[in-house]
Amino acid sequence: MTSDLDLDELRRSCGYCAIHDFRLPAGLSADDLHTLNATARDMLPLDRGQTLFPQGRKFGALYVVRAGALKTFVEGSEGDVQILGFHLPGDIMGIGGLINEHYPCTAQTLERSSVCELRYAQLQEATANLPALNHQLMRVISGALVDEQSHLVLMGKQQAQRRLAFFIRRMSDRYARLSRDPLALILPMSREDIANYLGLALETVSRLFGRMESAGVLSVNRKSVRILRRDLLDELCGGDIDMA
Amino acid sequence: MTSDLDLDELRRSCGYCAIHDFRLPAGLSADDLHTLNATARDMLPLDRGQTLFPQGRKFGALYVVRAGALKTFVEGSEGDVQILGFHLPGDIMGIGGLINEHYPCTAQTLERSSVCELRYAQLQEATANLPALNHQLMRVISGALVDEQSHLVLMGKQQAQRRLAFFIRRMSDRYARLSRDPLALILPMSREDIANYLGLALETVSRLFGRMESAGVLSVNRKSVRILRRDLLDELCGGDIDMA
DNA sequence: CGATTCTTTGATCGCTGTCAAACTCGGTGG
DNA sequence: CCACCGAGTTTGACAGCGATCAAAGAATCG
Repeated sequence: MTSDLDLDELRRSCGYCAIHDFRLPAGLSADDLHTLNATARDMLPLDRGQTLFPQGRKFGALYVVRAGALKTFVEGSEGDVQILGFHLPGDIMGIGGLINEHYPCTAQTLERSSVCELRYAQLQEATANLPALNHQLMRVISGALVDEQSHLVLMGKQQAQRRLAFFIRRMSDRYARLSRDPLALILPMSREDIANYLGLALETVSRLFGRMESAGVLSVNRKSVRILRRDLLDELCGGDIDMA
Repeated sequence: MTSDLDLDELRRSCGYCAIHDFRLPAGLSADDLHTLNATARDMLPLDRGQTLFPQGRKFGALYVVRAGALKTFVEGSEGDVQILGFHLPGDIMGIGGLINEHYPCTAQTLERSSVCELRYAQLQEATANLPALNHQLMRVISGALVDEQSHLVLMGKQQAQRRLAFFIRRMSDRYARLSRDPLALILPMSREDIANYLGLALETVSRLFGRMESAGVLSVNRKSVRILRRDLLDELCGGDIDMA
């Protein structure tokens, strides 16, 4: 990445980056963006199934998804896996590594993806001089925490259908923020991944997709999911815990 | 709290505070602690069942448990509840409020408790001058994130017994860090709270306690849980995802 | 001591996990 | 171009775990 990128280009390419966080009025100044940009480093695109960082590796950087999609998961000693999250463009990964110097989870691509690397040493240096950036970073981390809580709410619902409905709605909302069509989802993850994420069996997920299609809520074809009746979807979510 | 508290007293009373985080070599200097102390404000003890801050209230401060125990939970429009965490002395609460200016969850005491209030405005001021404190705060937040992930791993386990076993072991570990007896737990939360936290029915939790007692793993009497066979408990946890 | 809350225990049923097999799609090579 | 293959997905059958309903027992508090 050339260091003298003009600001408009920077805004475009990083428009919905978690750090920039365009949703908020308390954004960063032009100078701030330049400084931040200097710490960021683009990485070569990763093919599907490649590992960005493995659980246990020494912590060194945060990563922001630029394009594509990744999943993060923890792996137990007996090959037991729990998916923690799916990460779309603008999402930040690796925050858990701050606490104990090692990444507590693995990050792996679900499709060909490119990410932006924020070396922590440089980031720390930058934040020391930029209170606004520091505050922003804090908020981004807080946002990651709230996302996790939203995941917990999903898992807490005892009916499988509610979990899946809730999941789809959340994906729809995330798509909307990315200026994608919130009613025509292309899910980058497999049924098995969805099932694991929701704490269900993959057959159950497949069946539920079928059931929701029969009910006229969705139109499902492999990875393509079209929301036909948003109102019915909301209904399936039931007692709605409205997270941020 | 007098502002010229001597340092030893401060260390003692805040010995296992999340901010101080004595576990780490990269601690704060004496001056740093004094500055931090100036931002902290003790609050009157709260009785059992009282709300420290409700979901939706404007964000203003972080809170650290000094004594007692609290739970945090989100509440849906239909009274649907999901408990996010149980907070013991040294734990920090309210971080989720950073992202959107409002607390995303309610914090309520499980027993008579006292907390320490860290006004965010003052904290921000303090961090601007203290890079070490800033780093420390970042790590604390990261730690909260990892804790949430650990909760997710719990909920992902499909067998109820594993969830409860895992929960008990985690409580035991937390007790150990607080220099309490890790084999003689006094659980401050109700069966219903435990069940909700684990995504189970309260009757199931009660039955599982009974089953684990019959198996000779535990000795259970209401809120008092004694771990008789830690090895068997570990066995019940099964495919172990060892989080930090 | 009565009232309330929390916990335990029992009985039943349905959801969902598990095992199993068929099917679709994409890719590879003959 | 087609046959083959493997991964991923769908669908079916079945049983078991755990949710739900119900009621009794234990602890706390006024």
